Parts: sequence; structure tokens; C-alpha cells
Amino acid sequence: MESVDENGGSRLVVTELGHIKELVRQLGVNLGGCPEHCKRLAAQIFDVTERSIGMIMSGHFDCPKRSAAGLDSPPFSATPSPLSDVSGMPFHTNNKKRKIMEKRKHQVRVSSEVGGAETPVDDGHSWRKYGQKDILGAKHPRGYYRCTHRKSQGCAATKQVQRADEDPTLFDVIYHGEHTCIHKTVAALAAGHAEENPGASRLLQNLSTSLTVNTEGLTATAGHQGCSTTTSFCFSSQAARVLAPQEHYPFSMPSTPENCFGQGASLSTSLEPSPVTSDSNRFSMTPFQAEWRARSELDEVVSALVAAGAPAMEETPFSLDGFEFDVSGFFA
DNA sequence: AGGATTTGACCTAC
DNA sequence: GTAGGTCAAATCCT
Repeated sequence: MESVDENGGSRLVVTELGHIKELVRQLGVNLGGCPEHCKRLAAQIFDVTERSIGMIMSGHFDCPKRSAAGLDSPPFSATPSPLSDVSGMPFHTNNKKRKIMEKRKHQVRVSSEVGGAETPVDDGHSWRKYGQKDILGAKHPRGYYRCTHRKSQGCAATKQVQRADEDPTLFDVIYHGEHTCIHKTVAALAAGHAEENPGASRLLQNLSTSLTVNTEGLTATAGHQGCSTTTSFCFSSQAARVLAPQEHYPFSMPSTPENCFGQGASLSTSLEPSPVTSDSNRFSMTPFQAEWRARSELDEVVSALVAAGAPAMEETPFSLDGFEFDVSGFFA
């Protein structure tokens, strides 16, 4: 990973990431407290993230090689396997098949849930394998997956999964296309809210889909030292990135009341290695990958909230799975 | 029985 | 001709 300004740009973004991390931690601590403070913290997180976006968008992290290749993908391949690096893929060529998929592509490196697992951790979507190919120079074959709802809902999302040569526990996953399908649980959730507020309902669908909260150890220590429990807050997988803005997939929610990160539970983002071992989406990412993901997801959650009628939500914190969420800070 | 996976064949770009 | 990506029949799994 190179950078301009003798890594000065890198340090700036890393600094901002650290700032975001601290703000998120504070937000977690205060979630059960003063709503106004939470709003301010959320607004700050948004601002800092925006600054990071600006740094990246200004070209500080444009890899010359990638730029030359005309890629619009983020600097996700800090340690890409030789042949899974999308920069080497001819998506901007005249290849008709591949040209179709250049709309959206997103590469991440993920770890397997269990060492030696054949596939990486669940990314929240259901996939159907439709092919496998031995790739020249790669030790492991590349698997081709498409969304299970391709037929039923015409979802065009696909992904390619290839085990990293240097570390078999890691997978390079390249997502193509956009999910236009509706998640099962999301659909059920939507049904309950659609009548009241269609926009907010849609947002909740996406929230539920994308954000995962690891709760390992939480129940074991809940009630004991209360606020000391560490809950890992993980940004979602590819969801936000592969979806068009109008198909926003921002954050997701804790699935059970026990997962509440309120009551002073501290939050740790996935910006740094986390020992958590739940089935939530955990990625082995560089700070830049993490920042880019955070940026894209935050970016989309805001646009999603706006599109979903945020003012109404701002007035009344919405609830999901027994929790209330106040996102009005994003609009401060 | 129906859905998911496997795997060889086929298609397209280079 | 080669490599990457997809198709589709065969097979497996629940």
C-alpha cells in the first residue's frame, strides 16, 4: 500500500479513523444516556467520516496502478492474492460479459469462520454456487456464486471467492453487481412497518440486514460490572457497497435484547483485529479497507435515511428488535 | 422431490 | 490458443 506525501496522507486518514473509533466508543458508552449527547457524537462521527471521504476522494489514496486501470474500487487489496487482484482484471475492456459487471465491484479479504473452512463467514446474503475454476498461478480454485434470488427476484448480484495463496484461512471475495433482492427477515420486518412509514420501513430492512453486533461473552458477564462488557460492533459486509444508493444497506441491528450495547457497554469497531468469534461478518482489513467500508456504509445510511423520510424518524427514535435507535444525530 | 453443488463444456476477449 | 466466466446436466443432500 503506497500513498502520496510520504505516507502523510495515510497518517491523516489513520488519525481520522482513530477519531471515529473513539467517537463510536463514546457513543456506545452514552447510548443509554443523554440523547442529545448521542446526537452530537453521531454528528461528529459523520463529520469525521466525511473528512476521510474527502481525503480519499481527493486522490490521496489513489493507487497509481489502479488509477491507470481505470478502477473505481477502493484500495481494498492491501495484500491481494496475485490473481484475485481486480486491478488485473479486464473489467474495462471490451469483454461484453465483464463489462456488464463493472457497474459495481468490491473486493474484500475475509477470514474463514473456522480454520480450514471451505467458505468464508456468512455475509448476510444467500448465495448459490454456479461454478468453480482453477485459476492460473493460484493454488486454490475460484468459486463463482450468484444470489439465490436470481430467478425469483432477478437479483443480479454475484461474487467470486478464492482462498488466499499465502494464508488458507483468508479468502478474497469479489462482489459484482447489486442486490435487488429482499432478505427474508427483512421482508418480514418490512411488513410490520410498511403501512405506517414505507420509507422508514425500508430503512429498517436495510439496517437489519447489514449491521451485526457480536455478543460473545456479553450474556456471560451481563450484570457483572455492567458497563465493562465489550461488544464488538462490526460494519456489515459488502451489502452497502454493492447496492445502489436507492438500495441502501447501512447498519444492522442487534438481533436480541441481550445484544444491546447500551448501558455503558463499550464498542469496538472492526477497524482493528478483533478476537470475536461469532458468525457476524468479520474481515481481515487494513485500516484503509475498514475506513472505506465505514465511509461507504455511513454514506449510504445517511442517504438512505434521507430517502426514507428521516425527519419523521428524527422526531421519534425508531425501534427494532426491542431496541430504540435514535439516528437524528446524522442530520444535525 | 426440490434445491444446492459439482464439473465438464461452451462462450468471449485477448 | 489461452484464460476467465458462465451454462447446464449430473449428482448430492435434506
